[in-house]
Amino acid sequence: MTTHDSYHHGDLRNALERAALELVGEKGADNFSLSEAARRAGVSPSAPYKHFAERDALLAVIAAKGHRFLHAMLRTALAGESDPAQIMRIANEVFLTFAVEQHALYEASYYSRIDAERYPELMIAYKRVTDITDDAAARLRPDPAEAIGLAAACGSLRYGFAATFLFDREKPMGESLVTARDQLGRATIALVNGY
Amino acid sequence: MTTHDSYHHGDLRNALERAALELVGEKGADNFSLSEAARRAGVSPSAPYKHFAERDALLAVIAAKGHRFLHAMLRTALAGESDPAQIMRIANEVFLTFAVEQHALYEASYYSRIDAERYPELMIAYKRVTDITDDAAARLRPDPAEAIGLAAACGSLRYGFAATFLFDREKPMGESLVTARDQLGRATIALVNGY
DNA sequence: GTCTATATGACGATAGAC
DNA sequence: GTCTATCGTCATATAGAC
Repeated sequence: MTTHDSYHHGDLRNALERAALELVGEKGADNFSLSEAARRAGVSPSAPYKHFAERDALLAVIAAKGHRFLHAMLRTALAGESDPAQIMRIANEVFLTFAVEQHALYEASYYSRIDAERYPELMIAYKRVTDITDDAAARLRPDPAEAIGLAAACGSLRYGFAATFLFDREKPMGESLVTARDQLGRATIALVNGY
Repeated sequence: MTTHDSYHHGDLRNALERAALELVGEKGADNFSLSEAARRAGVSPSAPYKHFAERDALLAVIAAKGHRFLHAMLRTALAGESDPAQIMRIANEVFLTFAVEQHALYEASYYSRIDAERYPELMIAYKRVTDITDDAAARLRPDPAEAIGLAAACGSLRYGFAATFLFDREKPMGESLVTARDQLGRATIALVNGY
């Protein structure tokens, strides 16, 4: 309400999350530090400890947010689609889009080496994402062992694609997200059909 | 020759490389520190600077070693094979085997975020590896654009498989390297055939 | 809810003695 | 070729004042 510094009256938690997200996007989840997040939020290094028990707790919040964001993207993109092969293709394409367009969230969700067991909300959010592709795989392959294998293969493919598109200096799939997306979709269909 | 401490007479370079490799295997390439490598080699934190200009220089040496090791594995496994689809399948399987059996080297080669441009030997060693699968893709797809796309897809698949097998706590492909290897081989063939 | 102050401990890198 | 000593920087986390 008043015009004095905003962060000092209940908004710090959000300010820290924003700063942390920015940081993770710039330097990677591994090189994220709570101190620098505090610095960017304009508070002292000890202030965050009123809101987060430890460094990893803040990271876990961001990571869970990422999984929920991806899940929402998936729900939207898959609305009305019932063919499991198409679901798998679209899900993989959405994954790549998420990785590129929400790069900071993606870093937090897929590259922070934190002990997920300690943060149940993180595991739950993650599971809601994987359930979608696991279900599609189960419908494509009645045999449970085969379903798991196919789901793992599709998961590996999208994960590898995202890593290659984002981090490979050779840029083997070019600079265009649209092109890379098509390539991933094509590869996913090839994998599902030939498996 | 004499029985006094060994490292102090020309062996430090090797001792540091061994210690660094061990460290990278335990804590990941990102959390590697030159100081701790020195500690493990039994010397002071400043001693390494006589052999390596900076932290990343040691890391680059290990990473290049990893690429050369993988290249040697590929040469052996591919000896006498001429069918490009089989070359791609075998190369992917060998990549996974390398990632698991030489985990420390793999970490250094594929997870150290160093500026590769600054270490030419690293780029050369890496290129010798990718040439093998790039050539196979070129023989599978005469059209250059398609060859690049297929090579990128196969590269993504093997990279994602290795990451999933090594780091995914869900262990979707089980604990057995042999099983995972077969799954990757199968997926690679499916990808090549259906592309 | 945020502050200052502090304990504790890394790290990268350099200078100069031996 | 390795040492000691040191600088500067950064981090996580706690205690207690305001």
